[in-house]
Amino acid sequence: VSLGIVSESTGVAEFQQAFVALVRAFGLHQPESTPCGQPVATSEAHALLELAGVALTQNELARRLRLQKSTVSRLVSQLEGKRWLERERDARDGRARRLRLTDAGLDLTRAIDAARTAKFERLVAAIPTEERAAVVDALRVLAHASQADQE
Amino acid sequence: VSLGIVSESTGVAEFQQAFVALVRAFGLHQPESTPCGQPVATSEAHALLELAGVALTQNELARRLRLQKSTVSRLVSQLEGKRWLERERDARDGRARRLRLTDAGLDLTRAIDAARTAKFERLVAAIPTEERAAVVDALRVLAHASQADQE
DNA sequence: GAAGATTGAGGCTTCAATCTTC
DNA sequence: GAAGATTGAAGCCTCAATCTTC
Repeated sequence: VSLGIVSESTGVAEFQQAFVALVRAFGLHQPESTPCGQPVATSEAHALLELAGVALTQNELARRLRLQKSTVSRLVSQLEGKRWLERERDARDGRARRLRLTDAGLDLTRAIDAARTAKFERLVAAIPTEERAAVVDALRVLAHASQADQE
Repeated sequence: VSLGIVSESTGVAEFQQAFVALVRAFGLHQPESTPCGQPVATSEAHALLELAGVALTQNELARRLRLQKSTVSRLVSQLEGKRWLERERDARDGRARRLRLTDAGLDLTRAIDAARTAKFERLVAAIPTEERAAVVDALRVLAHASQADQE
């Protein structure tokens, strides 16, 4: 699908194609699809997973999820409405709200985690054994490179 | 960030972490951000790039972009409104609309392509030389595996 | 009836402005 | 004033229903 415009010097074109294909193959434009057959939106699932161990503040959650404060605010309101977490005022800093999963929330999180793991297991199974380590390494390298480019 | 819930048998956990980190690092939740400093939304850019060589139908464009027909319909309306493409009735099949870039659309597409290439060049530059081939391979393997899993 | 395309309703996210608390 | 959080406006996407053309 080359335009004949790109300078093909460094193999960048191949990289682009591979990356775009990946994004589309994973359907990374459709954030609403439930990630693994569970009754939650993708961002809800990520939030729950992130809150499983620790009672983060909204700000901290936003940073980890790389979402806007406003998005997280609404997201958390939903989760609270479903009784999956509780919002507590931080004792030391009245501005912050600390997020703590309820028992129901933790149960759901475990189910999501299991489903996600199952999905990734299928995915891993579809990758030739000898290439798996290389793929994981590549993902890490890429994530790091992207991070570096944004600063 | 392990929950202590996951069975760590096959290295799936590492894979999950690496993948999630990648998605977040690239900000793949925010489809509206202009991809490379150009005045177009991400999906608009992808559509233009896809239409650079061929006059696809909307259905075919939707398939390539892995978007819904309805999304593409609205997307194309916008691009038409900006005079970047024209919608023509297909001569052989009156149901289909064939999409053809205007001169302005092609100019813009070239600019987007250049900007995107520049961005990927920076990204590639941030990857150690000896790992680049492995990374591209890994992306391809992953995309293929994801594709296979959805069927 | 089948297939291409369009329209209406609803969800998720961003940006900007605002409120609260330090 | 700075930082955590919230609210309002707008954009992109999906799903479902509908219109048009084969």
